[in-house]
Amino acid sequence: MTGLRERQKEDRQTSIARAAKIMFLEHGFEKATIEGIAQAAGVSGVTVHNYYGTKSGILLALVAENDRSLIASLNKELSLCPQEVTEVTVRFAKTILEHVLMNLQKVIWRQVIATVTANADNSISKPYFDLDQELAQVLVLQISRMQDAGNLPKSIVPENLGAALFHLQNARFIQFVCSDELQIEDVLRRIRNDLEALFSVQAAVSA
Amino acid sequence: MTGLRERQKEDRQTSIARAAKIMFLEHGFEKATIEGIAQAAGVSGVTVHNYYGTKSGILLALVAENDRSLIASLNKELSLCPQEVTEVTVRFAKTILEHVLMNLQKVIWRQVIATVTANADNSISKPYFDLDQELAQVLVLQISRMQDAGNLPKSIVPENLGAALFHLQNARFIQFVCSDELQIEDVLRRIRNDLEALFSVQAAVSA
DNA sequence: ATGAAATATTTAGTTGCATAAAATTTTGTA
DNA sequence: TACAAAATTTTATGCAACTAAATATTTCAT
Repeated sequence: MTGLRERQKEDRQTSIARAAKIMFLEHGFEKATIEGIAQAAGVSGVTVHNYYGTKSGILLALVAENDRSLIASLNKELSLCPQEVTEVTVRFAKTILEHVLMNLQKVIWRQVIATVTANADNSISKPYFDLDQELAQVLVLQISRMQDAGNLPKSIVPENLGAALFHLQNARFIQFVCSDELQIEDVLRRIRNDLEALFSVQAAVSA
Repeated sequence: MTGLRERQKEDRQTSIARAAKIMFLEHGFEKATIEGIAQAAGVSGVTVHNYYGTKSGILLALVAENDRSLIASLNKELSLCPQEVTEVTVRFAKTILEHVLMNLQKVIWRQVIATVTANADNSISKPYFDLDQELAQVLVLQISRMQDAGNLPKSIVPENLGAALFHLQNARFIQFVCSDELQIEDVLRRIRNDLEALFSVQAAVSA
């Protein structure tokens, strides 16, 4: 049953996605039209709707494709990472930020976040939230590793610290894509500052 | 020059805003139409456009109104707060979450965040980002106070810790409005967990 | 090759945001 | 009261997302 038809279906799907990406990058999400994408992909506008449902659907499909490679990059990058929380987190953030900019512009990512937020209760957003879960899990594993290596107290619940670090990173990520000026290094510096400040609070008890 | 006309202008403005709020709450942002809002407010659709520019513009105006009272609530709530970082942060988050739900539903807040994010480079979003700045500043002041009271090490830069705590809170806030199930208490518990985990990292160095 | 099933396109239409320009009403003043 | 200025409504229009139904095409199995 894996005949010619399915292959053509895939072909059409990818050519629509490719056309959409070009249109989004060239004209921005708002100004890009489904009809234009359809024309560039050599199909009709209705066909685009049949495949992706809505304009936002096309965008999220692009992101989903992008995501598959991210987890791999992350694990590779972190496998030979210094056993220190701040460095792990910064490396984690750096990988995500670079990966993100490699595929789409900030202004497009703003649309992604907007779409996912506005449709948080819709199944269209589920893959995005699932990815967040996976990303947090990457940090959790790193934390466990550091605990095993004796670089972090065993009293810490890895899930909790992983979630906290991920959310902090995510907040800085959103801030990054929302500002045209902010550079990756700026964000990393801020994350360092965040962590340094947070990790110093402990001393309060003994002061 | 503060004549009848200006008063009527204000009247119209508020009646549009009031009608919009009702429509948004009743039918949701997407399904509410400008024409419907206009009718409920007793003006024409074009007049609504004249006053607020876009549909999103109406929404953000509602939020801006809401914001004015938030800072006041916060300072009041925190003025007699225990001098402990976690409690201050939790109280901070609690005040914001309650204030937010008092005015609009989660599903509407999702639209707010989506609009602000999608239009981050547009001046329409500026008031929202300005508010974030102000909110972070509230935390910064609290931190300074705790430092002065000897409950936090002087080595901490208040701006850094304030920003970190605010971003963490903000990430949890977004998670809150994005999930219909999450309750305020759930969020506060998570924030506590976040902070407990983060504040325990310090011990790593001495381990 | 032919017919049945799946798929895509055409055609046509609805909706709603947004804008522009002309006509009308309202307001404040002389 | 009448006039001039300001604001609103009317009227008209464009645009693009989205949907529905009929038509045409492609594919696969017989």
